[in-house]
Amino acid sequence: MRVLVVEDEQNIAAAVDRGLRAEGFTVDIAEDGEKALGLVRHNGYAVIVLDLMLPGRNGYDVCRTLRAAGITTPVLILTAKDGEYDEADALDLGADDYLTKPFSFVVLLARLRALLRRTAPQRSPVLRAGDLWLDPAAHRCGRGDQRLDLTPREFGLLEFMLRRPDTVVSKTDLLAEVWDTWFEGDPNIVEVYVGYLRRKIDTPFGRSSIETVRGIGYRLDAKGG
Amino acid sequence: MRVLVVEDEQNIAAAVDRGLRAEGFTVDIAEDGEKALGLVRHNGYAVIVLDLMLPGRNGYDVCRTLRAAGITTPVLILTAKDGEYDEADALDLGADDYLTKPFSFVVLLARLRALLRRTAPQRSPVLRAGDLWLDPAAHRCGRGDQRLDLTPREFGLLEFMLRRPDTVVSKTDLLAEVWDTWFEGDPNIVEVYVGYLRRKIDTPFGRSSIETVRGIGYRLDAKGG
DNA sequence: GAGGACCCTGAGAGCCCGCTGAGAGACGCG
DNA sequence: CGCGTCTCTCAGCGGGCTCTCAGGGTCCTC
Repeated sequence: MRVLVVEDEQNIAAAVDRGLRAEGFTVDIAEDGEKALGLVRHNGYAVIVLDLMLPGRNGYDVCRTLRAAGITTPVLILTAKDGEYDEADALDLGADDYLTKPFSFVVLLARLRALLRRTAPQRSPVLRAGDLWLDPAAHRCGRGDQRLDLTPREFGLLEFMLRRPDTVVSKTDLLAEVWDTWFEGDPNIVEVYVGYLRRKIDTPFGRSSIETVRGIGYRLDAKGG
Repeated sequence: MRVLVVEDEQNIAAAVDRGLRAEGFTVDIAEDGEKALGLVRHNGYAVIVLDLMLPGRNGYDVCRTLRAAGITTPVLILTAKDGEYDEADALDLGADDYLTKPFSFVVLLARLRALLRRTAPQRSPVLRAGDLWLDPAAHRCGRGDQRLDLTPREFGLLEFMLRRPDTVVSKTDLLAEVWDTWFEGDPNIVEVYVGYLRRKIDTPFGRSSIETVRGIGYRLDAKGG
C-alpha cells in the first residue's frame, strides 16, 4: 500500500512518514509540486496526501494537473485553518477529502483508511502459499491455524514475496518496494530481515519456504516450503 | 472453468447457478456440507463459493476440512450480515475472500474473477530443449522431472544457450554475454564451465546436448541431446 | 604420420556472498 | 525515566563459487 505525501514542512512530513510506515504503508515524500507530479507519473499510489501551501506549484495546481491527466488516485488535501483557500474549492478541483491543520495523526489515518475503503471497494483476497497465508487488508498472517506475529517490515517483506510466488525477487527490487525507492543504506538489511522472517515462518515449522538464490535474490516457494 | 456452489437456499443457489452459467462457468450445486466434500473429492474445481449457514456441517467445518486435506482450491465465503460469525474467523480457517449477504451478482462475479486471476499460475516463458527445461523467472531448471542444481554462472550459460538452440555460439559471445562485456581473463573459462554444465545436464543422463564446434564455439541441441 | 592448434579436465587458491549475533539508536508506553 | 520493541548497522565467519593453471587428449592439416 503505497502513499505519496506532498509536504514541504520537514517536521510534519517526517511525522506523517514515520506514522504511516508504522502502520505498514510504503511512503514517498515530495517537498514540492514538481517532484510530486514526477513521482506520480512513475509510481502507482493508493492515495496521495497533498499540502496546499507549497513552494512553486501549489496544491491546487498539482491536483488540477493530476485530474487533467486522467489520474484518479484519491487525493486528501491538507489546508491551513486560516482559510485563504477553503475546502469547497479543494473538492471542486478533484480532491476526495480534506483535513485542516493542525490535525491529529489518528484522524489522518482514519480518513486515509476511509478513502481507501471507498475508492477500492475491491478488498484484496488472501494471499497463500501452501498453508502459509497473509491477509493484506486485515494485516494478519499465519501458517495453518497458527497465527504469526510479524513486525511491519517483516509483514511487508512477506506480502511482497507472496505476490510473486515461485519467482526470484532481487534484493534491489525488495529494497525499492519494501523499503524505499531511493534506499541508500546497507543492502545487507534484506538478508537480515529474510533471516528474521525465516525464523518466524519456517524454522518453528521445520519448513523452508524462502529459498536463497545465490547471486540473484530470494524465491518464495508457492507450496509454502 | 468449474465452480462449486455450496448453498442450501434454493432461490439463491438457482440464481447464482444461472448467472455463472451465463458467464461461461460450469457449475455444480451442493446443498449441504457433506455433499460438498464428496463433490470436491471427486472433481477439480477452480473455485468454491461456500455459504456459512448450512444444515449439518457448517461452512467453517467444510473449509477447515478441505484445508486439512491439503486442498488449496480458493474458497469464497458467503456470510449473513447479522454477524454470528465474522469474516476474520473465516480467513483464518482458510477462506480466501468473503462476501456478506445480501450481495449483488456483479460483485460476486468480480470477486470470483479476482480470485481466479490471482490463483492462476503465472505463466513465465519456460525455455525448452527436449526434456531439458529452464525457467528464468523462477530461476529453476531440470531435465524431465529431475531438478538440476546449477551455480549462477552455470545457470547463466545454460540460459544463454537455450535461447539460441541449434545455433553455434562463439566463445567470444559467451564471454561477452554471460561473463562481462569487457572480459579480460583466460577465455579458457568457457571451456571449464561448459565442462561443468555437461557433467550436470548430460553425463548423468547419458546425453550430449552441448556439442563442441571446433574452432568456433558450442551448439546446444534443440532436442536436448 | 608428425606437428600444431584446439579442447578437456583435475586440482587448488582466493574471494565473494550470504548468514548471524551483537548492539546502537529511535520510538512508544507505562 | 526505565523498559520493550523495532529497525538498521557492523563485523566475523564459513562455505561454495569462480577462476587460473598446467598437463594430457583430440582433431585437423600438411
